[in-house]
Amino acid sequence: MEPQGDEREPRYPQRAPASRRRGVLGEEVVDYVRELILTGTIRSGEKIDQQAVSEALGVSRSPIREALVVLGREGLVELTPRRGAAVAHLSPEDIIDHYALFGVVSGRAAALAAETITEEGLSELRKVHARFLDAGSDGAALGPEDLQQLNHDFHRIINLTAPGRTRWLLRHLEHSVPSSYYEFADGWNHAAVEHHAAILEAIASGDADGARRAMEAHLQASGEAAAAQVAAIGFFGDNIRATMP
Amino acid sequence: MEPQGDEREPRYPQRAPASRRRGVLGEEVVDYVRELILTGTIRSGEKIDQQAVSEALGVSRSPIREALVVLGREGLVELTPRRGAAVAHLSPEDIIDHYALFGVVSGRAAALAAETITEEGLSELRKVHARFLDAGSDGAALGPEDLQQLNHDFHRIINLTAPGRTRWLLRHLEHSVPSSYYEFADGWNHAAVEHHAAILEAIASGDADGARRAMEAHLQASGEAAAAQVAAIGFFGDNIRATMP
DNA sequence: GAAATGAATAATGTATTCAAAGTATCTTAA
DNA sequence: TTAAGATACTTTGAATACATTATTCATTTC
Repeated sequence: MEPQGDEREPRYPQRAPASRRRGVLGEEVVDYVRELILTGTIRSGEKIDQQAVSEALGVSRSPIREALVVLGREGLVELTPRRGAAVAHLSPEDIIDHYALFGVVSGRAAALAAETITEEGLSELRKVHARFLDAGSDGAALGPEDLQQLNHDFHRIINLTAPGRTRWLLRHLEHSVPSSYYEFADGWNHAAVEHHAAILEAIASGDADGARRAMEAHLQASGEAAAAQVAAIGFFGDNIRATMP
Repeated sequence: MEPQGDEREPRYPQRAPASRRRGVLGEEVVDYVRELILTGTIRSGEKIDQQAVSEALGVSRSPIREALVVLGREGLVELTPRRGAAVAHLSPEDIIDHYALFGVVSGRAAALAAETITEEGLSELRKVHARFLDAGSDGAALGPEDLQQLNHDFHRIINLTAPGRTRWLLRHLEHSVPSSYYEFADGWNHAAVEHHAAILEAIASGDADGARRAMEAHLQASGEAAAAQVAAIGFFGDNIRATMP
């Protein structure tokens, strides 16, 4: 049937050459591999074959290596000196811990927002929150994508008040772990909106410490939800081979 | 005098090939370039010539590129797609902000330590602190290196109680900015030791929130000191050319 | 039959080459 | 003299080539 030559197992889904413009190939590879990991296509501990990825994307190994270095720094990939790259071993506890970190940093941003947010910012924040409430009360025909966008906006408005380095770290924490900011993937989330309400109120009243605590609590809950969600995908590598001798 | 052939300016200090064992060349390059940046040898905004670094270390450009990607992720280097790498523009505010982040994450670790530290850990912590007090009261002939080591130990004992991801982030925050943990570079530091005392006391009495606040205050002060220290080196690129048209 | 040794194979890390984009220099016209 | 454009040079980004280290698999030995 098939020519059984030196064909390589189609381990990784082939992807169109995308943009192919010079200088950003590495970033494209990062996104590609990150998606494979976050969606559970390749499992915890599984080795990542450079040449296979290279063939799947139709680029040479140079950008692949650079991408793996990036993912290594993000903590999604483990690099062993002469043994190559493998998907990092992340436990549910790691996910929860990661969200707790996300929480303390976001908490700092929220505290700063409580002290320094402008009237415009506050009014925008209220506007976003009102749309959440609408979506919950009268079922305003908002899909999960819309809710996620609203959620993202809510946090972004708060984070914009933080200094550059803090925003930088938040950006990295956000997408180096599964399900970041995806609290609304399954539709309207009652608990999350209540958290938002508490955060908004604390910020509006200038209660920095309250805003911090509310934000930390919010992200702690998000972390538990995220851990459960990715466990359902099979992210933690609970495949058959692992339990069979 | 010198052969004026196609010699390149000796822009970067030459360094012996170090270990030359395969697989860790990239890391060595990271350390090399990071040191150039943190010591102010190359200034904020200055371009980094891949070939020059390659020649200075006697390795090819491949590991150099990977190292620059790493430093880009650390925030010490800015990568512009077709224009190469340059030392990141870090302002004093960025340094202070970075330490504040370091503070909230270390604060989380301290809070966890207050709740979960073992008797052994606590006793070790007391031991380290006692040596600090000795060094201050009777001038126990401790050099800056010893003090820095003690300081490092103090924080390490606390951080060991934190979960893996938190330790991972602390590690990265620690050495991606100048003067981390170098509060004792100029000898015994009265304020820092007082901070340590407050942190120790809060942890010993199981006061998680107090430990968190004490640690945050400690690192905030460290950040201001670090910013002043690196400014003195000329880290922020206040060279003559920048002020001359 | 299991463990160990060694060759064959495959994959990684590094070097080198090549093409594309950027930068600088020189020329020419206003 | 200055500004604009063309040309030469430099540097980056990606591809390829090569050397070294892992891994696999067959063979041998206990």
